[in-house]
Formats: sequence, C-alpha cells, structure tokens
Amino acid sequence: MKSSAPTIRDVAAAAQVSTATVSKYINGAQRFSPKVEAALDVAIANLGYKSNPLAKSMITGRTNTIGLSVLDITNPHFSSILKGANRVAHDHEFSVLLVDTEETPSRERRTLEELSRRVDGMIVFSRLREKDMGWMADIDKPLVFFGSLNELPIPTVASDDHGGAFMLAQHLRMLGHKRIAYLGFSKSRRDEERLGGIYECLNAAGMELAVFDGEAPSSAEGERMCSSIVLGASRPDAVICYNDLMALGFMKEAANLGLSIPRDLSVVGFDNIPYGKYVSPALTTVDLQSERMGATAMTKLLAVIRGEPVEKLTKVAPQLVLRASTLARS
Amino acid sequence: MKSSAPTIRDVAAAAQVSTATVSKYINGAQRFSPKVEAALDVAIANLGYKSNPLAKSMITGRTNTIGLSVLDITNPHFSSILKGANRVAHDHEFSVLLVDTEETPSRERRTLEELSRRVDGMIVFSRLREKDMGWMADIDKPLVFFGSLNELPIPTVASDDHGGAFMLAQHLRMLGHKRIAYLGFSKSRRDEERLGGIYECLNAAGMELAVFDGEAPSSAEGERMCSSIVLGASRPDAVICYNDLMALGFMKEAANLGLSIPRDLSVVGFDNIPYGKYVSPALTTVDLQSERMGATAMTKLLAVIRGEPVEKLTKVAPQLVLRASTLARS
DNA sequence: CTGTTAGCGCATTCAT
DNA sequence: ATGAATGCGCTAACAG
Repeated sequence: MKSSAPTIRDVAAAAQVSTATVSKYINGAQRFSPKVEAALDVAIANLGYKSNPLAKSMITGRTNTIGLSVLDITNPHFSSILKGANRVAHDHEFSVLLVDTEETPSRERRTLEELSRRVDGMIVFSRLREKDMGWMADIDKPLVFFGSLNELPIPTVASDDHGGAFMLAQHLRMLGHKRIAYLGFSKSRRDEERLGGIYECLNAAGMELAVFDGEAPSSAEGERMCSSIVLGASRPDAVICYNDLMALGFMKEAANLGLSIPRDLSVVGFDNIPYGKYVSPALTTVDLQSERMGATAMTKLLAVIRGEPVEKLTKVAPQLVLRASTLARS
Repeated sequence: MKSSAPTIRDVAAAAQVSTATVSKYINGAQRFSPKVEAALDVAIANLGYKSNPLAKSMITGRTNTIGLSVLDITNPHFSSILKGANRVAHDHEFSVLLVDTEETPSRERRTLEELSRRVDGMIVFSRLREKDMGWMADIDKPLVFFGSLNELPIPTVASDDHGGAFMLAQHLRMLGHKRIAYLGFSKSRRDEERLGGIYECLNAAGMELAVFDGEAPSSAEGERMCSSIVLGASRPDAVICYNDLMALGFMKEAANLGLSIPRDLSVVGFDNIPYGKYVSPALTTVDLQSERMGATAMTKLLAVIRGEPVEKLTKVAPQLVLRASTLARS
C-alpha cells in the first residue's frame, strides 16, 4: 500500500506500459490498442489514480484558472458580474480565482502581478485611472478590463455609462423636472462618464445640474449625503445617484426626513440591482447588465487565451428600467 | 535578452552562486554573507525575477489557495460569507478559489474532488444531506463545513438556526399573533432546523403552524408563493420566511394583493441581508452573521492547515433584528 | 502504436 | 556558509 497518491508511474507499472503512454491516454491525445487501453483503465481504477494538476500546469503553463478582480464582492453589481463570468468559465472547464480589492487601489498592483502567475488570464475591475495603469499592459497574461481605455492596448468590456446617464437625464427632463441633482462618486472612473451624459442632456436644454460627491458607492453613504442635498436652500426635484446602492440609502433617509418620493422628489440610480425592485417606491434605474458583462468579459478572455482575434472594445447597451421612484411634475 | 521569464538558474548565474543558495535566500530559509546577499539582490532586481508559484507548489505541495464552495454567489448571504472568508485569507496571504454550485448538488462531488487537488483546503456550503456526503470526509484535504454534522468527522461552523427560529417565533407569539405560517425551503438542510425551532416555541404555546414549501430560496419564489398563502381560507397573521430574499418577494406581492404589512400581516425572515433595511416596512429578521461565519470558517480552516487542534463545531450566535415588518396584534 | 529521453522551475538532502 | 546532485509528477519531442 502506497502512502502517497499514485502517480503516472504507478499506473504505468501496473499496466505494463510506459509513462508516456499513460500520459497520452489520460489526456486523450492518442488512441491505443484495446488491450493497452483496457489495462490502463483497470490500473487507473484500481489505484484510484488522479492526475496532479499542479505538475501538469507547471509543464503546460496552463492552469485552467481565471483571475477576477472586483472592487467589492458584496455589491450586487459585482456579484452579478462574478455570476456571469463564473458560469462561462465553468462551461469551459475553467475555475475562477477571486480577488476583492475592497476599494483599495494601493494594493492592486502587487496583488494582480502575483495573481497573474497563477492564472491563464485575468478580468479586472479597477478604480485606477488609465495613466496609473501602464503596468497592467506589461503583465504577460491575457487580460480583459471593465470600462473603456483610450491608450492602453488591453481589450475591454464596457457599459455605455454616458448613454445610460443621458437616458436617465432625458427621462427626468421629459417628466418635467427643473432642478436636477447628481449624487456622484468621483473616485470612480465611471463617474465622469455618467456626469458627462447628464450634462450633455441638460446643457442642450439649458438646465443646471447640482453636483454632490460621495465618499463611497454605498447605501450608507447615500443615507449620509441625503440631508445636505434635500435640506439645502434650493431642494432639487430629482436626484440621480451614482448607483442603486446610494439611491437606496438616499431614499430611506429622505423618507426619514419627511419627504415623499416621488411626490416631493424623484430618485434614480444605476445598475439595476435586484433590490431596487423591492423598495417603495421601486427604484427607476439603468440596467447596466452586470451579469451579461461578466459573461461577455469571460467569453472574450477565453477567446484571447485561445489566440483568437477579439475586438478591442465590447460595448454592452444599457437599458432604462422605469419604476415608481420617478413621477412627472405638473 | 531571454525570451521567457527568468528562473532561479538565471539568478544563480548572474549572482555567481548556486541555485540552492538562491532558493534558500528568497525563501528566507537561511542567511548568507553580505556580499552574496548583495549580489543576489542585484541579480534579482536586474532580471526582474519572480518565483514561479506553480513550480514551488508542485514541490512543496502547498498552493496558498483555499477553495470556497457556495450555493449562489448573488445571494447576499453568500457574498457576505465570501467577504469575510476572503478578508481572513488575504490577511494570511491566501487566495480564494470560488465555486458557485448554483443549487445543483449533482455536480458537487466531482467539482469538489477536482478542486481539492488545487487548493490547501476547502470551505463548503452544500445542500447535500449528511448521508450523501460521506465522500467528503475521504477527500485528503483540510475541510470546514457550514452547518452541523452528526457523524462525519469534519469540523464545522454553524449558525444556531434552531435558536434563531425560536427567537423569531417567540417574538411573534409575544406580539400576540395567533395564526403563524412558515414559508420554507425543504431542499435546504437548514430548513428543518428552522422549522424545529419554530415548532418548539409554538407547541409549547399550543399553537398551530401552517407550513408552505418553496422551490427556491429566492425573492421570485417568495412572490410566487405569496398568493397561495395570503388568499387561502384562513389567512395567517404572521409569516416566517425561510430567508430574507423570500421575505422581500413575499412582501412585495402581498402589497400588490392589497395587504398592508404589518397591519394585516407581520413578515419576518432570516439572514439580515443589507436590503431588508431599505424596504418599507423594513424587515424584521434574524442576523445569522454571514460575514463573521465566513471569517470564522476561514480562520478555522487555516488553523487546521497549520496542524493546530480545532473544535469540531463552532457555533455563531444569531441575533434578532427588530424592524417595522412586525406589529403587535390587539 | 509504444517507449526512451529529457526536462519544466524549484526545494531539499547531503556534502564541503 | 555554500554548492552538487536529486527528484517532485508530468508532458513533449523523437525514436522505433
């Protein structure tokens, strides 16, 4: 009785063949004579042989693992991305090694550089500005990035944040809102895109925008910022939040402060997380197709790994989801 | 200029030492004369040498990676568990390889057996019954399981579902509810524990319990089941849902059906997901301490890996979170 | 079809 | 304090 796990050599000995034969057989790289294959089957079954993936990876250089780096896995936007990415990976016999950077850009570089040695490719969501990301292009592994990139030669998957924001602003404008505010999160690279979309719409109509900046893209921050927005000298009649999480917190606190949404104030967000549907009033938002983005990114990355050509930028179209948190002004 | 990544041999050559010296130095296994160490530092910096983790893992047998298997990563309960587990892992320089079984027990075995070869240990959340889990104990890797186990010699981390359920039932009883219903999810191993806790409380008070069984632990299923519960011949005055997700769906549909919560009906759930706080009325629930459970499980697993003795069962105490979805009956 | 040989990059005796 | 030699488990030519 061997103490440690059986190796390819044990199988070879038991089946009276060479290790090369065993290797080729278990990898389906080649067919053999019936008697050899039968002997192999028996030996493998008897010994309970399982290929050692580490040894295999070392030699082939492939780990069948994809690294996925997100900013906060408890944010439903990211869990959905992970869901989509994981599903595609699983369908192709790949595993996902998760990295949660917890909104801490400082450690991203070291983490990802280390990660890159253990995976066949990476999908990255980052708070870094493009100019601080040069090292990413130097990582010698296929990479797909979430968000658009101007210079860096890295394939990306991006939602149309500008367009989505435009839709939201347009929707509010058509509903007759006059004083629109934006509760943003300037640390995010997407914040300016959203801001740009809103401005494009409002400027065309000669409308102003009151801009507030949050410290975190969270519901707690939405709550915290609420009073300074709605209790100011000129209360907005609509607030666009950086994301649904902030919108949820904002709405709750607004209600606390005695405001009725959407009567006193319309509120909208981004992402279409599943929970915007269960609050009252239900949250109008822009569906950024998180799960699909995750799946798309993984599909794209696997293509890169296979050496297939891919588009530099894949855009995923957002979709306005109309719910009760917006109401026409008289 | 070398084409592929520098190896320990390149460093050895550049620093005029042996590979053994390099290996010992980079692993801090031994100190060397100042000139040697200096030469090594220079060579490593010049070449940009990085240790190949795969080769290292193959030889040491350690990957510094932990496998975490959950049922559905988009369920906030599980993202929180992942959050906690990941944080502890990260603090100890471990990575997390995620498996999302998507509520499909059939593929669990193969997935986990494969996973076990790539990691130093695993943390598993499973829908399998203990009698179908024997193979888990045979996996030759440290393992921590979520939920309690009677026979299997696997260390576990469990919430006190029975106790939590008792608290919920007791709370409703003290509020004066007379007709309590349970919207469960019998596929889960925790369902019977929760049911048991409820029964223990209600039986002592001579009260009945109307039991309904959902097909999935999701908000959509909560919505779907709602009408058959509240539009029956005898409408309950309180509903305990298997988890917060179901409760959220249930509450929404109940409102659709014209019922006012908590006036017509109290509703409670399990988990204390962050979103129960933002619905109206806010959801009374039992906080199962998801994030802490994840952290606890990871801490425990790392202890097992280090060869330290651990308790077989670690219980995490639940906590009732009182919110507006429950109201005293007159 | 099947076997021989030669490493992959590294850690680990066991010498010196 | 340092190095030579060995092998982890496997795949990849190349030979026959």
